[in-house]
Amino acid sequence: MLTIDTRSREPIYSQLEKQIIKLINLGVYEDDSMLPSVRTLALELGVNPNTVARAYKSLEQKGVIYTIAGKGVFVSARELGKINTIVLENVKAVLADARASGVRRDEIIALANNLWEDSND
Amino acid sequence: MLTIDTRSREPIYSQLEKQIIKLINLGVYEDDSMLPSVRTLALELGVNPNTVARAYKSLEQKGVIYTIAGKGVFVSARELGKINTIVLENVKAVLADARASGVRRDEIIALANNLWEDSND
Amino acid sequence: MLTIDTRSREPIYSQLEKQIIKLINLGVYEDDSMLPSVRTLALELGVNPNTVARAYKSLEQKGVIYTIAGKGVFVSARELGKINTIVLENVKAVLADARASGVRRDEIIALANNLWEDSND
Amino acid sequence: MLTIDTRSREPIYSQLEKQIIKLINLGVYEDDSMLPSVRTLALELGVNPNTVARAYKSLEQKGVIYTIAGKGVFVSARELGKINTIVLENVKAVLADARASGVRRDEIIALANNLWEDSND
DNA sequence: GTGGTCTAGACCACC
DNA sequence: GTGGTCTAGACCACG
Repeated sequence: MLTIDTRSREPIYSQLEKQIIKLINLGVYEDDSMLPSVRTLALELGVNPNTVARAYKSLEQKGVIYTIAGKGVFVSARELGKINTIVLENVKAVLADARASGVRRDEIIALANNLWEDSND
Repeated sequence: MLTIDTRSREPIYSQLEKQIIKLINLGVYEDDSMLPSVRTLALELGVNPNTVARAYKSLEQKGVIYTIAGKGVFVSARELGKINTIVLENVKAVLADARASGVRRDEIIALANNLWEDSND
Repeated sequence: MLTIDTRSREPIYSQLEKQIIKLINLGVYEDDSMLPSVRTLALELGVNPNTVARAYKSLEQKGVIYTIAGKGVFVSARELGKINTIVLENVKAVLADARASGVRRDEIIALANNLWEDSND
Repeated sequence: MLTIDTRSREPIYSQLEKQIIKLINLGVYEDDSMLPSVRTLALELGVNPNTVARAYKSLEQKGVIYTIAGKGVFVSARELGKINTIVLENVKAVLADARASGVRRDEIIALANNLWEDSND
C-alpha cells in the first residue's frame, strides 16, 4: 500500500506523511482504525523504525492521527475537510511561489482543468 | 531589486533563482542584457559569492541565462514561455498529487483566484 | 465512580491512583473501608487486571491503602492531610521551577482562582 | 550553564527545553543571539547530538527559537510574555491535577506565598 | 563550520 | 506486543 522512493530528494518521513494523509483522505484507513505499527511498517518498507516514528509523530502534531503508547497509532476522527486543509496549504505555498515567478492565473486554471478533465468535481 | 530572506527555510541560492526568473519573465531583464556580476550581486545582498555563483550556474543549466567567460552573464533569448514551462512543471506535479488526495478542482481555482486577486492576469 | 481515559497520554495506572486518592480525600472511601477488588475494578473499567494491581501496589507503598491477603484492599486511616502532602510535593516542585523561570506570584494565584472558580474551597 | 540529570525520569530533551526557556526568559540568551550549536552543546553535556537537536526542534515549533540550517539556532524575539505562557501551561496542568485530587485553592495560595515570600511580585 | 536526514542498534514503560 | 527515548555513528546540503 505504502511505497517510498529512496532516490528522491524528498525526505522519506515526508513521503510517508503525504501518503498516509492521502490514504486516510480516501477512506482506506478509517476513523479510529489502527495504522501499521512502527516496526511493522519499517520492516515492510525497509527503512529504519525511527524514520517511520518521525512521520507518525509529525502527523500526530497535525492532529491527523493519535497514538496510545504501548497500544498503537490510530486515525483521528476526520473533521470537516481538516485533512484537505493540510494538503491545500502545501498547494498554496507552491502557487504563491509560481505567482512570484511571474506565472499568470489563467495558466494555473488551465492546468487544473487539464488535470481534472475527466472528473466532474 | 533583488531581495533575500536569510531566515527563510528556502536556500538563498534557490530564492535568487526564482527572483531572477521572475524579473526576466516580467521583462525587467531583457534578452541578451547583462546581469549583475557575481561579485557585485553578492556584495549588494551581503551573501557569499559562492551562493550567487551557484544560482547563476543552475539557471545556466536550465538555459535561462548564458555566461561568456571574462565578459559576464547574460539573459538567453526567451522562447515562447520556456521559463514558464520550468516553473509550471513543478506546479503540475503538486496539483496532480493534490488531486490524488481527493482535492477538488474548484478548491484549486478558488485558491488561485485568492492569490491573484489583486492582479489582472 | 472511577473513570479512565484510554486516549490520554497519562498511563492508566497513574490515572487510577489519582482518582482513588481524590475519592479518599473527599471521604467517599472512608477509613478502613474496603476498595473494589482488583478483578472487579478491572472488569468494570475494561482494563487489564495487572494495571489495577499496579495502581493499588503503588498506593500501598505510599501508605494510602493497605491490603490484607485473602481479604481485600482497605483505606488507611487518614492522618492530618497526609495524602495532600503527597500531592502538594509535586505542585511545590513545579511552582519552584516556575518561579525560577521568572513567573510572578500573582500569575499563579490568578491561575488558581481560575481553576477553582466554581468551587468554594 | 546548562545541566542535565541523566538519572531523572524526565527525558533529557525535555529537561533541556525547560532550561533553555528559563535562560531565555531570564535574558541570559538575548533576542537573535545564537544558541550553542547542536554539536557543541551535545559534547558539553555528554549527550548525543540527536537529543539536543530534538530539544531545539521542539522549541522551534513552540516559536521560542528559530533555526537557519547551516548557520545555527537563534533566539526568537520575545513577544509579550509568550514564553511565560508556555511555562504557565505546564503549571496549569499540574494545578488541574491537584484540584482533581481534592487539593483546595487555599493550599495552593499558601504554597505560592511561601515560595515567593521574599519577593514583591 | 552549521543543521537535516537516516541507519542500526539498544533499553525502558506500558498493557 | 506497542511506542518512547537514546546512543554512536554516517552522509548530505548549505554558506
